[in-house]
Amino acid sequence: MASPGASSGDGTVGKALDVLDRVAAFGRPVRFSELLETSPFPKATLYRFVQTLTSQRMLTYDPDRQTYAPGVRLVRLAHAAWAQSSLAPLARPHIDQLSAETGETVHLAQLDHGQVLYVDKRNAADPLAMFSQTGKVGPAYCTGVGKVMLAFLTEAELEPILGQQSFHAFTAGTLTSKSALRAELADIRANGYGFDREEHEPGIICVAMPILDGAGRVRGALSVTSSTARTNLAGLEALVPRLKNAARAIAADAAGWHFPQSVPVRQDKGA
Amino acid sequence: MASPGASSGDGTVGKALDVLDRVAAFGRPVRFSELLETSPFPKATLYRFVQTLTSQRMLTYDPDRQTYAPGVRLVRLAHAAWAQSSLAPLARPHIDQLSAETGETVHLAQLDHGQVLYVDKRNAADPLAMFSQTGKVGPAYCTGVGKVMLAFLTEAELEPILGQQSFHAFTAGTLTSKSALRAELADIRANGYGFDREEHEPGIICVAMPILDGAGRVRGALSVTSSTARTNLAGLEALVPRLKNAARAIAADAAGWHFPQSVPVRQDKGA
DNA sequence: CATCCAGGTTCCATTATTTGAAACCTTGTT
DNA sequence: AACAAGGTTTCAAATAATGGAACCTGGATG
Repeated sequence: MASPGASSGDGTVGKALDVLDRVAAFGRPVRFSELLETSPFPKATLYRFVQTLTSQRMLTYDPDRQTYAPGVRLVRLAHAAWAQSSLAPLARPHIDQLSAETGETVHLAQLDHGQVLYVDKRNAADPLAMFSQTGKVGPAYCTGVGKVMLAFLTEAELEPILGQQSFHAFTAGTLTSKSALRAELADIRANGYGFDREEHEPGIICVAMPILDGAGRVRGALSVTSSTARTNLAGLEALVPRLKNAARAIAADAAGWHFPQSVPVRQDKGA
Repeated sequence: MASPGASSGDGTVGKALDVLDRVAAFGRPVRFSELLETSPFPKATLYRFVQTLTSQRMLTYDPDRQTYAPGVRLVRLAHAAWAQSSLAPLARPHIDQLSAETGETVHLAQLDHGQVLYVDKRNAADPLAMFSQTGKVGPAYCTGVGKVMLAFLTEAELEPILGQQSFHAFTAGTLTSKSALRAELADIRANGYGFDREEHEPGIICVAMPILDGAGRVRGALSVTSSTARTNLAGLEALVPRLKNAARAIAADAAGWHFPQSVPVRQDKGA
């Protein structure tokens, strides 16, 4: 149930960003009235937020249809976020290699707000498709990357996140309770890696490996995805050594390269 | 001179977003004190903004280095923005085709805050490379896509944007004054398309075509980029018919497809 | 070892902004 | 012509933002 009302918090800014999230969650341009129905804010208040966000280009307004949608300013900011605080730029060569070696789809994910956020993807077959995937979110409790990241959190980090999971049964194999998930997480912790056994989508399986920093903290996760038509869990398990290498290499790169000095922010390559 | 101090405006939310922009503009993790130096806000105020933004995951804080960077929540929001309010998803097939036909790099750009924002890119040679490019911004006055978009703005829209241009001379060919640019824009308006004659980078040339909606309003621009080593302006001009077709097709698709009804926002494909 | 210092964090009375119920437009409908 | 629905504006009360100054804290300095 794509949780609509969630947190707010931090004063005016928090509320405004909450509105932004709500608009984004619609997945399509929204009318003011639709937003009003699903928001906890009174008409006038919501109206002002939407005005402010639009004037800030965080939302765009289509005067014809009278609808709001997330604005392109976000794309610009996201580029900076992706380049600076995601593992994607650093991980890129390793992911390329992994994808080439395995001939399968490789995902790089991070945890955001208790959900899986895909920050990069390499598809051996169809090398295009990108932003279209990057930025997507998915459930943590029933994906390979999600589970391995949860498995290596501290109890203090884990508990609130478990509370947020919907435990919707996407397939027959989906783990649908906190306790079942906890047991699975213990297994993963013991092995060092985990699987998705058609828990999110029938026929889709994967092996996933956490990316841990020197202190053992979760930075992200890597997975190789395939289908039951092409292979099985044992086949995927054979890829574990390669995955482990890649994860370690990414972690090492991330630890070492703590940004050079101040590169003068020059825009490049025009057209 | 990557203009640091720009607009603010709209109350608290505007100021907070201004801070966000400043962090993003650094292009690397920033210390609080660095931010303080370049911000118009007093210490305590800036401090609270940064706290709020961090708690909202619009910024991430690295406790080791004591630095802030744009947060991954932006990546998530940007996905929605890109999918909904950019031309990219619709334009994708046309861009693919154009790239395949010409064997050259194709850019899709939109205007954001007086700058060129690249929302998609197709590189015939190196089919990867994506988010790494998508979201990048560039100057409007010395790029093909920038100039064709400016050319079809109304005077009321154009004037303030011209005021924002830095007119930095990237190359010998760069137009470095408002009047020179205005003359060029008139030419472009007359032809219906424009060139980048090594104005931004030596050896790099392109043809660009605006994407105009039914009312003649600028929605974005398309360009085919090459190098003087491979071709010349005449060679690029030969591609104009194809470009025009693509631009028209994109505009038509954009006009027609005004989003279906409410698609239930289900997350997909796990891993 | 005491001192200083820069960078970071917290306080709190003052001030400005946000709030939201209600009134009011405006456009399309019966 | 009267009515509605959706959108916009008003304004006094309530709330949150402001920022100068005091205060930590860990690392350099004499």
